[in-house]
Amino acid sequence: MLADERTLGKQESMPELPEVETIARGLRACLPGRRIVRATVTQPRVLLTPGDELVRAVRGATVAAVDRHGKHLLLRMERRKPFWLVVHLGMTGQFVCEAASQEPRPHTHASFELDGGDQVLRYSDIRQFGRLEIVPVNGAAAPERLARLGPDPLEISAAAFVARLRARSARVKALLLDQRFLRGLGNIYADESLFRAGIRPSAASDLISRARAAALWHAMRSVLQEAIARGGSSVSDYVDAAGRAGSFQEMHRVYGRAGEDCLNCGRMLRRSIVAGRGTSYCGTCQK
DNA sequence: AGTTCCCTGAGG
DNA sequence: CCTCAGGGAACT
Repeated sequence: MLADERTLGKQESMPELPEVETIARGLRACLPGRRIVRATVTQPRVLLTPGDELVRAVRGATVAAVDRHGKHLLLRMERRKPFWLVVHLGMTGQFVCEAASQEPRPHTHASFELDGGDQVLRYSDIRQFGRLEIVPVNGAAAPERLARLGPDPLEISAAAFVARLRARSARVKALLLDQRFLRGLGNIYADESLFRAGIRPSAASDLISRARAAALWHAMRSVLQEAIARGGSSVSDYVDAAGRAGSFQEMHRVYGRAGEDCLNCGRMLRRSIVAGRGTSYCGTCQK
């Protein structure tokens, strides 16, 4: 082991777009049409809605649909007055649909018992950075609070992405992490996209050529699509709605690999801090 | 645009 | 024992 390696520090990840998309797909297999017969909250810290209000709202409601908005899960609930159960998984949040007989995992903060009595939806979160919230449906496609978020990275056109990127002067990674710029990217997929595009995380976004910005758009899409196909990245705590780990961490080329050799050129990958977040990149392959 | 804080487990 | 990581909100 190199002397440097010990001081490089560890990196931990949160559920980003591919992980939340995988969870949403899993929940679609078990939730729509099911009614919640009882809800329990044991850690109010993870709630943006008062606990008694949330418990009262979901009791008797039926899950009509499961959507993803950036890193948020939206459970559209049907009742006299329809509402969304909005979930952000923070760093270590897990939203798992499992047999009621299954022992709840440690740090389970909320449980939603489904009709039939055999299945339960459980929210667990070691670090308690995640949040659950009840929002009335108002006719819009998503809750108002989420309307300030930027476009979805898989929906924005190349031309719009290039224009948006070059209109700003921040370091490009800071922009990719800014949920008002794009919704859904986090540390893993920002670093992986920049490596694939050959762009340094600290590059000034307005100085990136149109061609290289378009390459970043392509890289970002392919990384996200491949990650979804592999069920997301399980670096520390992430599991899908059925409790299964993803496998895209095996395909990471820079994230969590600072101090190791670049898979492209063989030089040692560097670590820096951008936008307050640990950043891994290749000083040779990324300019 | 950078800093601080929330929280826990891992590692020194 | 102490320090640190991280997303996002709140602050400067």
